[in-house]
Amino acid sequence: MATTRKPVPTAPERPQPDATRRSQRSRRAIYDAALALVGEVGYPKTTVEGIAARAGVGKQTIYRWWSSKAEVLLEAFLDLGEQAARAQGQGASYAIPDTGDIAADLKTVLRATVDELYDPKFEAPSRALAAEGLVDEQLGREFVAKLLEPSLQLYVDRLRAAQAAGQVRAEIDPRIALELFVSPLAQRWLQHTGPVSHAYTDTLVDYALHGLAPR
Amino acid sequence: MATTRKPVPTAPERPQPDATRRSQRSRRAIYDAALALVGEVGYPKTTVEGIAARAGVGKQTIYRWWSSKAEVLLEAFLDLGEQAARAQGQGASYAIPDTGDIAADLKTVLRATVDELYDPKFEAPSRALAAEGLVDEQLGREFVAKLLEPSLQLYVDRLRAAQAAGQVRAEIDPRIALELFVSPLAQRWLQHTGPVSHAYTDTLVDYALHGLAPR
Amino acid sequence: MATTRKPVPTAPERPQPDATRRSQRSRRAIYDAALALVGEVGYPKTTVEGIAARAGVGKQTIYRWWSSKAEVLLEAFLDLGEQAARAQGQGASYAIPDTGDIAADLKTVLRATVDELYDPKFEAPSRALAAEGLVDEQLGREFVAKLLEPSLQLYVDRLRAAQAAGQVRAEIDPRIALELFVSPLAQRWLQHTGPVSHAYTDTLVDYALHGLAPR
Amino acid sequence: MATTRKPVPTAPERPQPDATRRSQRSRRAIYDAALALVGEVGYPKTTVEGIAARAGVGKQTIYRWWSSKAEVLLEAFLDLGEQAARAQGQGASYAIPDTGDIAADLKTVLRATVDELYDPKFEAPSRALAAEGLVDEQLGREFVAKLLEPSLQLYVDRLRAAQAAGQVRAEIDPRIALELFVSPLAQRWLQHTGPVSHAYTDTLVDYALHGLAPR
DNA sequence: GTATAACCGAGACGGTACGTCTCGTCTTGGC
DNA sequence: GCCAAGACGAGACGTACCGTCTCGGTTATAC
Repeated sequence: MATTRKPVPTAPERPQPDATRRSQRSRRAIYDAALALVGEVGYPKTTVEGIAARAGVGKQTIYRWWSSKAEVLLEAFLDLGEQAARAQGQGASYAIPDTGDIAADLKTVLRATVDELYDPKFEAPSRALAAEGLVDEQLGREFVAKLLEPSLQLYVDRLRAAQAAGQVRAEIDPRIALELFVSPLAQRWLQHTGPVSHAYTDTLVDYALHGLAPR
Repeated sequence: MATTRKPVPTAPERPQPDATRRSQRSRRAIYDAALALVGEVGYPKTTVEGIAARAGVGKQTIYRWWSSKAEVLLEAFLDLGEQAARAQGQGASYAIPDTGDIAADLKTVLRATVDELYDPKFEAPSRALAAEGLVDEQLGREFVAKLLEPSLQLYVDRLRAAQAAGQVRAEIDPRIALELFVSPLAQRWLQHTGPVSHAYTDTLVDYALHGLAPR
Repeated sequence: MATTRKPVPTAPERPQPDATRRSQRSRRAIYDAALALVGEVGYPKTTVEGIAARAGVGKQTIYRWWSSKAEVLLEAFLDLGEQAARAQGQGASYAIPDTGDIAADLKTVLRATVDELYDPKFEAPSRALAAEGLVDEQLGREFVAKLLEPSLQLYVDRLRAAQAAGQVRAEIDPRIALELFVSPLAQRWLQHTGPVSHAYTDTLVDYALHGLAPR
Repeated sequence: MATTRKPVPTAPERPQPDATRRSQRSRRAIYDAALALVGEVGYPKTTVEGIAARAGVGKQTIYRWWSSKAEVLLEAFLDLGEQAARAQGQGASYAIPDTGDIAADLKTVLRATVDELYDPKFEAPSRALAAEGLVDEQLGREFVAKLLEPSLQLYVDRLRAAQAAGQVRAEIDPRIALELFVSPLAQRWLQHTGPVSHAYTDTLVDYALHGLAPR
């Protein structure tokens, strides 16, 4: 959620044409244009035609390499994440800290996530991709596999470490457990079902770790 | 989530024209056409023109009373819920049971919710509305206020009863607590981030009630 | 050739849509734009899109009523002819004179035809239509039927009168005879196979009437 | 009209590149592809890309040696004529016979011309070239100079012989005279303004030689 | 015998126009 | 004045070609 990791090997998705001859200049211009337009006019008013015009590129150059504006945006967004990761230092950039205190570590990373969710560079594209993914299952699965799951895996890892340290019960399934605090945050942000604050995510962590029932 | 309640008083949203002369016949035909088309061809390929044609109605009759296909679908879906509720008996239809055992009651209602989520009559429209709501904030708020919040309020009520019965700690905020099991389910369903089963929701309830940390 | 006659009854060619609701304003604007563009940039660079833009009209309004730019231009040109005819007085406007001297009358009308062929308002569109008609047989037949044949019929009539007056042999087929002077003129003009002058058309009439062989 | 003569010296039209290194294999393949495509799908649907693909040739190889598909087709058609001429024997192949009877000789050659006009190998390309020439004046002049005039010159020669023999009046201009029978045929064929038969061309010759007026 | 220049096949590229589709507005005639 | 019908201006869709521009590869002289 708060992460995108290393140089994901740039999957060769739509490779009918000769990818070695591909213009990297155009590819970057298209990414930039797509992200800029989604930020400026919103996803629905962003058109393939508009992206092409803004990028100074023929429409066919877009259709040659992608099948829809959603695919373009997804790749542009992935690329943005990779760039950000690379800019920030080694690949380990966004990993969840392990200070030995699982509660504190989760609170830290969730607070960072909240901040990122409202970073204007990220908000519009990720909302748009999430929305498109709900209705276009193929895209949705791609979105989940490439963006969501890698981030969630970090929580799985951190929770396993906590289990090893005796801070989380051994019989807990970490893949489900992480949803107790990640999903509520995701829903509030996506659907505006409630305010999203650091206090809120702290509470989520507390509730999730210690449960609702009296001890 | 698993509920839609009473005869929501048919909000008079777009009141320029004279509502008293409105053709109920056309209104119903539009609802039916919208739901049918979303089910058959999917939301993106459902068009206002298509709805009008299928309903045997002029396009203006749609634009006179609604501002977008999303609004039409939202109202059609609300109406569908009302009909279902009315068909099923009294208004209390979908309320959460209170057998005195909060864990059992939550498991029961979440299992029912899972079944409903995959009811073909409901899935396509509610996915579509959720998706549209992510990107169109105004619609999103309407969607949440009219469909989501009423359902969530039932959980709030049930959790408060559990607090009164000493099954949930008193200092817990029920509005946040309910998200521990509702949001993960919502996310798995919406984003296909994992399998959705009765076993899964049972686990969510157990984790949420008793926490992840050892006691 | 030198003529376009009366209010040809405006054939209802492509009548799927409801012609009674048709916007006359748009129709006229399209005619004007088509003729202007063909005159200004030439037929090949005239595009449906350009006509629509110039006419302040949606492209669909063109495609609703015509099947190609050639059809638009043909109708626009026919309309231009009708207007010209109407402006000039009664319907009899362009008929071939009958002074009793067939040679003089033909020379008169062919000289007028030459002048018209090089009238800039007429030249570009009629060249373009003729060219398109060579290759698109359907259009070609329409072009001939609506523009060419009505004009040629005037020659037939005049030649028959000449036969009655004993100035042309009775066994001559007027439909073929007229081609002796009309076709050479048409070919020179269309294909630039030679200079087109009043002297030239006078010569054609003389040759055609008296033949090449010695008497 | 019914003729194409000798090894027209392969005009060095577009001589930027080094013609000595030119691939004759490609040139022939391009000719073949162009003629085949025009025959199969018609001139407007014949594209440079299509010709290149069919010829197994890069597009640049076409653009290197020609400036338009019309130029390609013109050259291909000229080449076809040369080949036909060469196949048929000496260069004199299509010359107009001189039996001493000008009427008979003209009838003979016009009948042959009619047959050739409807030879499927020739019809599509020559129509297309004629059409393109109407609108593209530069091409039109090339078409006339390379294809039409050489044929017409044969008529001039034959008519001069007839004048010497006293079968045609001395003061007749042969270049105009030949149009009396050639142009009507051309127009009927090109514009479908009437049936084209041997009887028709015979009639043309009779009318042209002896005139329409009584003797 | 190698260098070096060119044509060549291939096809990506920035563009333009195509003909279709849908939008949201407007207009007409019937009830 | 609502309604069915649907024409209208607008403009994006995805496709097809345009003519230009690399990119190896293959000749084919010129050193």
